[in-house]
Amino acid sequence: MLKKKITLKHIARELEVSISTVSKALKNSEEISRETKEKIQAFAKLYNYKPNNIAISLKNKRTKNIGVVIPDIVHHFFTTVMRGIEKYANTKGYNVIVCLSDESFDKEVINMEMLANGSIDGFIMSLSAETEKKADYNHLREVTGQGIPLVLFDRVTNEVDCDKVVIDDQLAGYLATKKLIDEGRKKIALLTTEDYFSVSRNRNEGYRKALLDNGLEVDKNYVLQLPYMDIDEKAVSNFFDQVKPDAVLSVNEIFGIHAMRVLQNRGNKIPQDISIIGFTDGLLAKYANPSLTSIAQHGQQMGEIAAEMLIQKIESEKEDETYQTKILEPTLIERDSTIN
Amino acid sequence: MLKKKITLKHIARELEVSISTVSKALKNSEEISRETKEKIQAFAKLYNYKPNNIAISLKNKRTKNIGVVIPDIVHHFFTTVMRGIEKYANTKGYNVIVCLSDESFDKEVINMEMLANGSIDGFIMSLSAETEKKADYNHLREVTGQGIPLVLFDRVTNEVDCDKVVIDDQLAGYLATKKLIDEGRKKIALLTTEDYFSVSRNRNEGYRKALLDNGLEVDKNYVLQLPYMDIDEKAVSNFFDQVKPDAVLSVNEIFGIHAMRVLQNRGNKIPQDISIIGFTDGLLAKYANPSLTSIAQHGQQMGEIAAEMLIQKIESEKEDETYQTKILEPTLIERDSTIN
DNA sequence: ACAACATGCGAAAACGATTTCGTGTTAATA
DNA sequence: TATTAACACGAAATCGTTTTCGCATGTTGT
Repeated sequence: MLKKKITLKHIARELEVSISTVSKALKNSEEISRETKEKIQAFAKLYNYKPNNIAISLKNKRTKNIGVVIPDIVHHFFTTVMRGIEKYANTKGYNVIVCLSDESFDKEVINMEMLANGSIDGFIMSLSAETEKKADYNHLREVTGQGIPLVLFDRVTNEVDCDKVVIDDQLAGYLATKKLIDEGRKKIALLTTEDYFSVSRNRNEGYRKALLDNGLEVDKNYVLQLPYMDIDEKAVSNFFDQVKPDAVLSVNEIFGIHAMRVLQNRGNKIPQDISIIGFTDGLLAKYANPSLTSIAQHGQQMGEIAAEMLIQKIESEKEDETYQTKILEPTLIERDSTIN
Repeated sequence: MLKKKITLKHIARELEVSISTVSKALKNSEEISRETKEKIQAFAKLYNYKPNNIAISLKNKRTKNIGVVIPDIVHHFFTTVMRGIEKYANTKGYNVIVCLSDESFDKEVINMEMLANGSIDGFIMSLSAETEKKADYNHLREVTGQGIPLVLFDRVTNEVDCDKVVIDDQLAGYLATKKLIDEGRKKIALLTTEDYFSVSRNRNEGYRKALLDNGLEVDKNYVLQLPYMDIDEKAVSNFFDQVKPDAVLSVNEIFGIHAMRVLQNRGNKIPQDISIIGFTDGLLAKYANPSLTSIAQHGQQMGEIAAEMLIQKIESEKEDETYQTKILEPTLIERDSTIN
């Protein structure tokens, strides 16, 4: 019952013509006579001939694949970006190869090297935590140096020349903080990650700026740095033993949810006593109780734009040595953890 | 500054040897003299030679890519499966191409046809809603008929001969229901999807069975069918106007969370008045308030097993016409929406 | 009737690698 | 000295396409 794939050679042999003739006939070339074309096309349809992608890739030096390297996939923001990438890529006939760096520098390097040997036409990626920490970007330069287009999103670096898509994280931090200030909050705590994340740094900066612009002082005691991905309930608890903010800004969703839980357990009413704003507008924020006011990062749109920039670079013949950075506007989604 | 990829031909020309010699030298063939090998290897290292994956794929008729076709990626369960697949695949040197069917039959078909033309060595997939509804599996048979290995997970069908990985959904439904019964609950409501989802059917069946086994009657009025992906707050609300259960079993996470919200808003205490159990142990369940007792589906493990089964089929030389279905044991994660 | 041209098709190179087989040189053996 | 074996390497086929070029035919024009 095994119907193995048929090739041009098979058709040629069967119909007693040359491979070239078959190839041309299937492309409806003017060079081939009407009847020969009809005969060949009928035969091809009958046996469900489909050209072999690999052979075409080798010939064209184009795979129609794009490589996506992200730190994690079980993460709402990255999955929305993935969806955006896949969606756009699909409309352009590209397939998406995903590799997970798992926040590891080495895996990131290995995955990129693997894919760079002809498997893909371009990369879309977001830096792993370790890479941001080490600030070692030679593997990216390696790839761009070979003429492979690269688009960075979200976790980017300006030490590599390539296209980028980000949201304006500083503005986002600013907006969120401003919202809290406008509510009348005076003592706004910041829950953030360690410093080497570019996005956190920018969000923190927006927070600082908003405070200063509005005559509030920046008190280091009101800033809690937590290790990424390692939500330490105790640290959060200790923090709220020591400071009594009337609002909390969290640079991600999960810290915000945690803070809310801790504060609620201590008898604080959200948002009456304390307002909370988080980042990454995911399911948690939407379904928390109360629902969490958040900064939306527009992941899907970011993915679509990244894919669009990449595919355009891939398909533009000329070696375009100019790179652009698209900056998306963050949006504040007001819910029930702040006062309207 | 463009360092284009170097090929065997380049090395051969440069060192004035034949391509065959270069190829053999780089594989450390005994056939080539020590000094020639050293010269070639040194040169290759210097210019960072890496073989072209596409060329090797064409030659070997092996791409070392596996195609994953899933309905959605912004969905906790599927992302955990993806992670499992990627993890295992990576250890075996395979890359993962993801395609999203978006719950659409047509997209599923198109994506599979695309990939089946040489781009991948095998498929891992979960059926789209539309495919389950239409019960049309010819595209799957098409693929298996060409000798391409296929592993179905979670949303499977027994109308296609291939390997499968599922959790025992009926047992899961049974376990969850039993837990509620053991708590002393008598009127257990079931929130489920439309009938064509194989997983929902099985879970419902487990629910029925548990009730009957324990001398409780199955009352259709206590079963609410909601359209998938379209959480109709009003329907849920109406439902609880009409029946007053003392426990709720939901076949997914989101319906469970919704039910909890609706019930809480009506002044019901969870779990004192009403216990709730959901499926798909995701973030929502973990961070809900109270946290939601759930059936864990072990997505990552499912992905790893699927990948393992697939790669084994791919790499086993002999055409193995026997297929197996691995059934994972569901686990009840007890949290605060039920009574311990 | 002969050049000029159009028509329809095939041979062969190319993409980048692997692998089988053959061959020329040297060294060892009878 | 003649035969053989070991050694080191190259030619060529192959994977499945695409594409350029060349070559027979047959047709047209003068």
